[in-house]
Parts: sequence; C-alpha cells; structure tokens
Amino acid sequence: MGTTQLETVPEPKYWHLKTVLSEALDSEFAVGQILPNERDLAARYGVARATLRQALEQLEFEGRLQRRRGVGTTVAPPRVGVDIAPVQGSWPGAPGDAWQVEDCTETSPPAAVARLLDLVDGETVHVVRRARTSHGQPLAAELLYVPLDGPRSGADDGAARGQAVLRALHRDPLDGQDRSVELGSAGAEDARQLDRLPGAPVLVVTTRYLSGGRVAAVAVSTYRADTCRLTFGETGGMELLAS
Amino acid sequence: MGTTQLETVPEPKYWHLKTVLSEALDSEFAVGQILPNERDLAARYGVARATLRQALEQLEFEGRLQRRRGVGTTVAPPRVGVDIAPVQGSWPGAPGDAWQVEDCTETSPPAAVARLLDLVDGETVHVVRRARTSHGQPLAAELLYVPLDGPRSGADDGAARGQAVLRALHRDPLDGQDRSVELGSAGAEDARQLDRLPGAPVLVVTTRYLSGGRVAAVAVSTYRADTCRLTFGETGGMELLAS
DNA sequence: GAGTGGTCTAGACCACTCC
DNA sequence: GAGTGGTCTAGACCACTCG
Repeated sequence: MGTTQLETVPEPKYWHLKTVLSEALDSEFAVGQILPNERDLAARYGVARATLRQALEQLEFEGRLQRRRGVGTTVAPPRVGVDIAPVQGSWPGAPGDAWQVEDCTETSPPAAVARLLDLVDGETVHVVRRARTSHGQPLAAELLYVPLDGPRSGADDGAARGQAVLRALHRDPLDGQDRSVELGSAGAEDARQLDRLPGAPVLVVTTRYLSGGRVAAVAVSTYRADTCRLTFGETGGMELLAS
Repeated sequence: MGTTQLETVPEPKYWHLKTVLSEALDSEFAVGQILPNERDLAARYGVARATLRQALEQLEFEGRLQRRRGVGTTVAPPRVGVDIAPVQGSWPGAPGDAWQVEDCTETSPPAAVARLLDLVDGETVHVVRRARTSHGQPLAAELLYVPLDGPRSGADDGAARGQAVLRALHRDPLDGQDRSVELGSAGAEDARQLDRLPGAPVLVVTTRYLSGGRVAAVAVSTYRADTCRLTFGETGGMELLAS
C-alpha cells in the first residue's frame, strides 16, 4: 500500500494523553474522587511531568478537573449554571440580586473603564467590590465603577459606604444596559477572592448601565471559568428543566 | 522595621514578566508589530524560554498577543465585538443571520448534546456545520444538531443539504431559545476551521431552540477566545457607540 | 535552509495543606 | 515532616512559514 498518508498526524503527546485521561475520567472515576499524584501519573503514562501537566491543564480548562496545591487533583463536578440575564431594568443592588457588597473605595479606574465612562484623565470614581457565591463556593468577583458625587468620602467602613453608593444610583431611572463576555485571567485581587491562583482563567462580563443618555455605571464581573457556565434565561417563557 | 512582612509575596517570575511585557506593549509597540523572538526575549529578561512562554501565553489569553508558528509573535488588535443577541424569535439560517453553511452530515451526537435533545442511545440527527467570519478572519465554528426526519439522506452535497435542513426547521413555530456561554478548548476540527492549533481556548455558546414544548435543535458555537468579545445588545434602545 | 513558535525531557526547588 | 501541585531551568528536537 505504499505511502497512504504515513502518519501525517503526529498528534502531540499531551493531546493524546488528554483524550486518554478524559475517557478514564468518564469510566473509572467518580466526581470528587482524587487522582494519583502527577509524578505517578507521568510515570504510568511514560511521559515527563511537564507533559502530563499540559494535559491536566487542558482538562482543568474544560472543567473536568480541579487541582489544589498541597492537596491533589480531583474530578470536578459539572459546571454550575449561573444566570446572568438582567433583572429587567434594575440597577445593581436591587432587591433579589445575587451579589454581596464587600467594600468600597474611591480611585481612578483603569483606562478601559475610564473610556467606557467617558472620563477625563485621572478623574476618580466610587469602586464597589462585590462577591457572588453559591453553596459557600465563590463564583465571581465584581468591581462596580460609579462616577457619583453623592456619598462624600465619609470614612465609614467599606461595605456600608458601598451600599450608600448603590442607593444613590437607584434614585435615577435606568434606561437600559448592555453586556459583553470575554476571556481573561484573574488578577491578584480577584484570584484571592475567587480562591484561585493568579492567572486563572476567568470569564469577564462587562455591563454598562445607561441613564439619561449617559453611562451611569460600569460593572466588571469576573467569573471562575473552570466552574461556571453563564446562562441567559432569555426568551419565550417555558423553562425546560436541564437534566 | 524588623520584619515587616518580609516578602510574603514571592511573585512568580512569569507573573512579574507578564506585567513588564504588558506595559512595554502599551508604550513601545504598535498593533501588528512583531516582537523579538522568544529566545532573544528570554535572554533579555534573564529567564528560561519556558518561563517567558508562560508569560506570553497569559498575554495571548488576554487578547494582547498573537502567536504564529514559523512567523512570530505580534501585537494583537483589540478584540472584535461579536453580537450574539438572538434575532427575536428566529431560527438559525433566517435572513440576516451571520452564519454560512459549510456542510451537513448525519450522525449520533455527543452525549452532552443527546441529553439536551432528549434522545435515546445511538439515535442520529442531522449535523449542520456552519462558519462565521469577519473581514475574512474566521470568528467561530458551529455544529447545529437537528433531530428531523425531513430531508432524507439524499446524497446531495453537504451545503445544499444543510440548507434543506434549515428550511425544514423554519416550518415550525419557534417558541423560544436559551443560551449559555462557557470556556472550552478547540477540538481538531474546530481548530482547523478557526485557523488555530488544537487546544486553543474558545468560548462555547450553546443554544437551545424550543418548539412545541420540545428542544427542536441545539447549536454549539465555538468562538475564538483570543480575538472575540461576545456582546449582547440587550435593552432599552439607545445604542451608545463604543469608542 | 534559516528562523520561528510548539513540544518534550529530566531534574531541581518552592509554597502549600494536612497530619 | 511528608506529600501535593506550582515554578523554573537548560537543553533538545519538531513543525511550520518564508525567502
């Protein structure tokens, strides 16, 4: 048969390994179960530890595995569906919203946010830090940027001041909001809040709140990409239950 | 002074390097410009190539860099905003939708999709592969799973058959749809279609189309996470132009 | 064929968790 | 202190693009 495509697909080792491990996860392991350690696994499959880690990293990105320094690698439960559909026409902090205010500072925002808010040079805004959790596990961290003159820097503690900022927002009518989702990596602060290492992959949701023809606030929410699936309960009423 | 927190933050080298490079990108490089090669960069910063690559990988995930084997590393343009808000109550393939049909096969879907469609064991469905591009660059690849009896396997070529499947869908009323977004990594097929290497990070958008109390179709769309920002032009009319 | 990024290795040490 | 995953190194070879 001569040369029928002789191995034009030299599949990388880590890629093949990922497939093998993935199947092993389906058939031989239960959710929460702990895998052999990386050195043993590497030896078992006859690869260097770095190569094994490349495969594990992929599986972690896909939400199949969870790795914890000092503990081990475990089989991850299915991703949590997190609804990020906007409560119709409501400001952040409205009754029923899933976020908890952590604290509040006043600084000049990063350039990307300043652009969205149409600010000049070093203008400062209120920054409300909020957290979203599910069953005790941190899902997301948020920074809410609000260019308000309202709550003057009374040096009361962060959380209370944050709530004051939100209340001030609620006084204006909310004309609309729009949203975008992109991939990012967790900064030092967010990583701590999400109980991950810096650089961990996150889904960054940017929300613009519009009022009176202006962008009245911008929320940057970072969701753990390994454990979260963002859902939009959009249309048409009927909620078929997801199995 | 004694021991004021003596270095409790032994920041990883690659993390610090990423910050340094990020600032260099802002100040010293223009979009599209090509960086020095990895070996030189590593030498310049006094780290091993693997460490440098860890920093570059982070920057690539954040959409700041673009790497091409055999070519080099370039400064990436800002991510493209891709609207994935549903055209109100319209099936895939309706006039004005951004996708192009590539081909169509008939196979049994992966387990996750079979569950959404409520199929039994090895039941087959029509699978329409579609592509979405912008300015010639591939943005996303999609697999649309349609459990129809309609277009019998007339062995006409893929694209035409795919359109027939879509037309068949349009005969039923669309009651609603819902959507979710999560992080994934590109499979071999998708990677080729997206002009990326296998394993590249993608944003996976899963859409369920509901009709007559059933899930009539499921679309799994994979967007290049490095170049795409998914947007939802949701509420309230006014479209402030993004700068 | 020269130059690039992608894969892989074998080994070392560090930071963390838990006993 | 033992065991885990996380970081880092120095070097090799491969796959790809382009002149």
